[in-house]
Amino acid sequence: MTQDGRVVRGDQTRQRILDRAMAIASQDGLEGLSIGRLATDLGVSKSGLFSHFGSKEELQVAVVRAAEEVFTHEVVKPALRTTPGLPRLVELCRGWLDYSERRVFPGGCFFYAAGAEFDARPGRIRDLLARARRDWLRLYEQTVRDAQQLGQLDTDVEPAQLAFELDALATAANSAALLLDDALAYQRSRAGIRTRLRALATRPEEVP
Amino acid sequence: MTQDGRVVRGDQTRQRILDRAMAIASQDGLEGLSIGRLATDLGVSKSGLFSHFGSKEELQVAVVRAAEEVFTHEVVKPALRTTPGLPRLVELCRGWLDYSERRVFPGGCFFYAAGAEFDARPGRIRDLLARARRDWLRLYEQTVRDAQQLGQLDTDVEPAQLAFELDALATAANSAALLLDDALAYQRSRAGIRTRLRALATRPEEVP
DNA sequence: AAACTTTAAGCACGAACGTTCTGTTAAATC
DNA sequence: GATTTAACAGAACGTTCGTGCTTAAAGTTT
Repeated sequence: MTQDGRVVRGDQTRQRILDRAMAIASQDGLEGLSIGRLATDLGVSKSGLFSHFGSKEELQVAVVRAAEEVFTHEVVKPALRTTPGLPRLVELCRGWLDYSERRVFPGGCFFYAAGAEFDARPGRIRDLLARARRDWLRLYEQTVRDAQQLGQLDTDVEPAQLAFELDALATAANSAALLLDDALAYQRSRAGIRTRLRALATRPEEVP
Repeated sequence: MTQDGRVVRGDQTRQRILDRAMAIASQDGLEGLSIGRLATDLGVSKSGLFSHFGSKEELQVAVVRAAEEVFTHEVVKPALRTTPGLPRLVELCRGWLDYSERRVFPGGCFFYAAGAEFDARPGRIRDLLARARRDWLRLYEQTVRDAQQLGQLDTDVEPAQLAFELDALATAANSAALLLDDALAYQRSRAGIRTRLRALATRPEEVP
């Protein structure tokens, strides 16, 4: 869009580029994403595509931002529409696993792939991905805190600790499903999460 | 080594190449590992280096195999020297976290990085990495089974399920430490593992 | 010391990379 | 309807990629 909010032709092309770029990057990485290959895939010229972003790094930044929007739309927003506290915590886990299993991105969770790729490469991309992950963990954390204040969860456990554990179990499913073709991975993850939450819930029978 | 077991000059060069290649690959990925860059780093010619492996994929295969040897030496063997059952299970977790935290590879766990890179790219490398991960999970699994047969762990939990959970908690520490510079990540992981094992141990006070 | 094998360098290749510059076409504005 | 502007295409740049082919040096064996 332009500054005054108009939608122009270039925006559609740009979104088409980013959609394809996210798919490629989730499979082959943000570095493996090459401008020439992307242009060929979309049937446009390399220079025309390039001029939308100005540099490869700007393209990568745009792809990460676009992936954040997808993730927010697919996981965060649905969870925020549910009841705060324990139900929302359950929905965060469920929604994330579902997002990974449904292959919203063909290479599994975009941020798992990109995070592992850039976790040892200082720069803008790493900073962006780190911020995104921190935001996600903070959302877990705040939801745990809410559940504790509502008397639904044991207050002995640190919110950040439980956030870490839930994210760990979910992420591992993504990894095992992709690398090992392990069909049971998501079930294992759900089982692990259920066990942990029931151990901490004041009314365990209400954890689905 | 040659077929008859002699150690020749080329082997030292080859090992020097692989050592540097593992370090690079753990940070920049097996694809980001380029022959030209590797040769420049080591002060040798590109063609000389290349002739040791014959192709890039063969180099990548050799790097993965070399990393397996390092991992076996650093984590698996020490654990196999401890008492079978629960003590060994604890040592597998401790040893892995220590291996990640000590930065045996500068980019953290080699197999975490490479696994995430190739989990959506069919081919030899993916197959190799998948086999390595399966072996690792099976070692966890067998150790859990031993502990159960020795009456140290609750027999209600499936060995593969617990293996999945322990690996998940450990891997998440590697990820958080690298991407988020989270100094607490390893402690969180250890705490999570301890909690889970104590919940399943017949004598919880013996879980360190 | 000579013959032979192993090891590595030198050089060049075609392809793909990110990037820049110059046109051309289509839309928006006047 | 003329003019300006945004959206692309085409061709080429220099660089780096993986990969061969040829040749020199080093080590081993006779």
